[in-house]
Amino acid sequence: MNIGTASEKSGLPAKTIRYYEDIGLLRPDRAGNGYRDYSMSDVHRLRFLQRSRSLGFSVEECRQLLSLYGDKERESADVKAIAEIKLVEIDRKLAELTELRNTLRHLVHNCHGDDRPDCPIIDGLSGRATQ
Amino acid sequence: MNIGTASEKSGLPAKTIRYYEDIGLLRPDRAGNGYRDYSMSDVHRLRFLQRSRSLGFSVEECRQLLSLYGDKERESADVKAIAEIKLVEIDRKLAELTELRNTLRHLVHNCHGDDRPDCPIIDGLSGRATQ
DNA sequence: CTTGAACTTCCAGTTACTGGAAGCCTTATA
DNA sequence: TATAAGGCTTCCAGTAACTGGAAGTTCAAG
Repeated sequence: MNIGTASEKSGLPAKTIRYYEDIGLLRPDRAGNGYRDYSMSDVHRLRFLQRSRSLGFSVEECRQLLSLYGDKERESADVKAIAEIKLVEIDRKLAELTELRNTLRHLVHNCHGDDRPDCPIIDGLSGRATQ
Repeated sequence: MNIGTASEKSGLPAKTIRYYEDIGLLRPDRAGNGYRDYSMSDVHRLRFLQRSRSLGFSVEECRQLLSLYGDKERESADVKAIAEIKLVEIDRKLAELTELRNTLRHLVHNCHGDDRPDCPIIDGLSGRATQ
């Protein structure tokens, strides 16, 4: 499929898809006319990139995560080690997101919407400070 | 407190803290010697910035979120509207993170660590493709 | 009183895109 | 079949959000 279709299916702009190719995150085929030709597997990689980038992982982290299933040379022990490190990070992100959501929920539900609310939400928004 | 302490407490590099000041995300006092002087409230803002940036929100989104409790002029109805939009986004991020975690968990627990695993995890890593 | 760490500003470099120009390819309509 | 619109190509420049380093000031310890 052409880059436009891959863009739709992955949720990434065509520009970004070309950029990801430049930096070696995928290598789509080329059709006879010089157009890039994306497989469903390429689209899977792109969707994965879209998600993990939007969740705050760097491109290099995404490259590592992609290698978890893409790199046939890599030992499974390595895969496991990388995955475990990322799991800790993901759990932290999950906790933080959950807290942020609770704070905003509080703001939306408890503060009436007709006047300036006066809730002690700063702690929630900023996380309990270490001191 | 000095920028070094604020950096420790917020988890942000001093460089980044100065940058956030440059773009108007906070305005710490200045001590007599010209050093920046951060209050606990500044640290709260910084911690909040650290978290929300690491969760994939842009600086401009962070600015909006900060305005939820920082801008006394803003109508509460506005606050509520912004918070509700962000809530939807946060819920989506939560779902995606949870899926990513499950996939990695599967990888870690089911794929023994001594040989190349052969699990059909591509769907999980990339999210069920729309087609 | 000096030495080193932490602070200041300023400017340049990096990462991860993003926009725009110039031109080729494809498809729909006259 | 012509032609116009739209999608594709490469390339180069610009932006967002930092990040590193130089050059100088201030502070705290010895």
